[in-house]
Amino acid sequence: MSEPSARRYSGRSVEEWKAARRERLLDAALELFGTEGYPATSVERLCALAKVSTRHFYHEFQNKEAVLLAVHAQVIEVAVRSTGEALVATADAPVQERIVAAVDGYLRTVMADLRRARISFVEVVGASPAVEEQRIAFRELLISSVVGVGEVAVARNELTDKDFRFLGLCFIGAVNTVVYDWMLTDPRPPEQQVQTALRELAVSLMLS
Amino acid sequence: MSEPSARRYSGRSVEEWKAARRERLLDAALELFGTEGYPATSVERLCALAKVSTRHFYHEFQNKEAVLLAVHAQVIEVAVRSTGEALVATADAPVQERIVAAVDGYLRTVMADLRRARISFVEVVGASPAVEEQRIAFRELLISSVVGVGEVAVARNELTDKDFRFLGLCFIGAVNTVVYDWMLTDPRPPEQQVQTALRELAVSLMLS
DNA sequence: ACCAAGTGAAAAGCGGGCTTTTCACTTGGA
DNA sequence: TCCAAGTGAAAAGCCCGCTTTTCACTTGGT
Repeated sequence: MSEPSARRYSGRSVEEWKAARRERLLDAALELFGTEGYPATSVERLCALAKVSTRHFYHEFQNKEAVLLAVHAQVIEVAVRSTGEALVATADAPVQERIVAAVDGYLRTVMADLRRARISFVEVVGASPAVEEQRIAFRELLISSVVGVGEVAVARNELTDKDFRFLGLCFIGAVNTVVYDWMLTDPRPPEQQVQTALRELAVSLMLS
Repeated sequence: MSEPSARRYSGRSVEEWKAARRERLLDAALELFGTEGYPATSVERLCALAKVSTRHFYHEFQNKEAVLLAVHAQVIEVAVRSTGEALVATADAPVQERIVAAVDGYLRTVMADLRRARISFVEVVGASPAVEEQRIAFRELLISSVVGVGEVAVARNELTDKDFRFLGLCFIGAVNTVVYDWMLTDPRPPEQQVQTALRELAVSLMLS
């Protein structure tokens, strides 16, 4: 059995070098995919911005698509966490309050960084089967949250039963379109305005 | 001044040959862009399916992007016509009836051919600046219809004033997402079900 | 001092798609 | 009959991006 080499290069272990390169690549990908777009970004530019050689790039990722998947996964992760926390924190609150908390949590993370929004709403759409799969899976996760909130509220007699999956789908579509439209508007209105409008939309959809 | 040559080849004039090639190319583009996707379709395959030589392809279109723009314009045209007609036909009817007519008109055209739906909702998203511009312009046209219907109804005291532009944006986003989701569902539910649900959504959004 | 492992930079291979050009053939007016 | 214009098929040029490999250098354990 060979010991893991404890050798260090310029003070960092091999694993630390690897991790640092990976992080720089993900940062660069967020920047380039999020501003110029996935197809418009070449591996070469990605590596140049990340200060990583193409050799190391292919040690770290199987190909360019894998980077998009990884960046998208990062974006998703933040969103899932913030909405999940909002729902847990309001588990015993009235529906309306839970909806507002969840929508606010989601919108804050996605609107805080326009690059994330662009990746979520534009770049991953139809990019490739694998990316599409991840995008749909994430959407389904969000929808299941909506359904969950709805069913709990129905059980509590807070609202009548409906097709919550459909409503979730509609709301997600509305969010995508509205937020992307907001991004492109010049001058960009205050984000709070968009958040308020979408919050009210969510409430009125659920209470219909 | 030179006369336009009246020469005919195999019974067709030069212009007829040109027009026929163009139409075959647009048909092939609808098929390939609508099933395999725009990036996945090469000019070569396009020409092969259309039975047009690449030489003639570049006589007819400046490049591949121009074909996407043209196909998208065709798709748009049908949608604009059917919704416009629905609104004109119901100009004096109560709002709710106008909304239902417009939504039905739009959905029928877009859901009748899955290839059109895919091009409208997936392929043109972020494809290129020119395509994006055309897509946004069309969306703005639809939104102005929504705003128009809303303002007329307000003037008639049928409903209270609201941010109809925002509601239109939300509804379009919902339609995109719901219809694309319906497309991917297997087995695909009856389209009437989707149409009914979206119709009711439109009404409840406008009347809120 | 040695050298295995690691490093960044650069170059070369490779394929594929877009676009232009060439080719041989057909058409039908002059 | 001649030939300008048009036709489809094929090929070649071209570029660019993805991916792999080579290169010379550095690091630090032995």
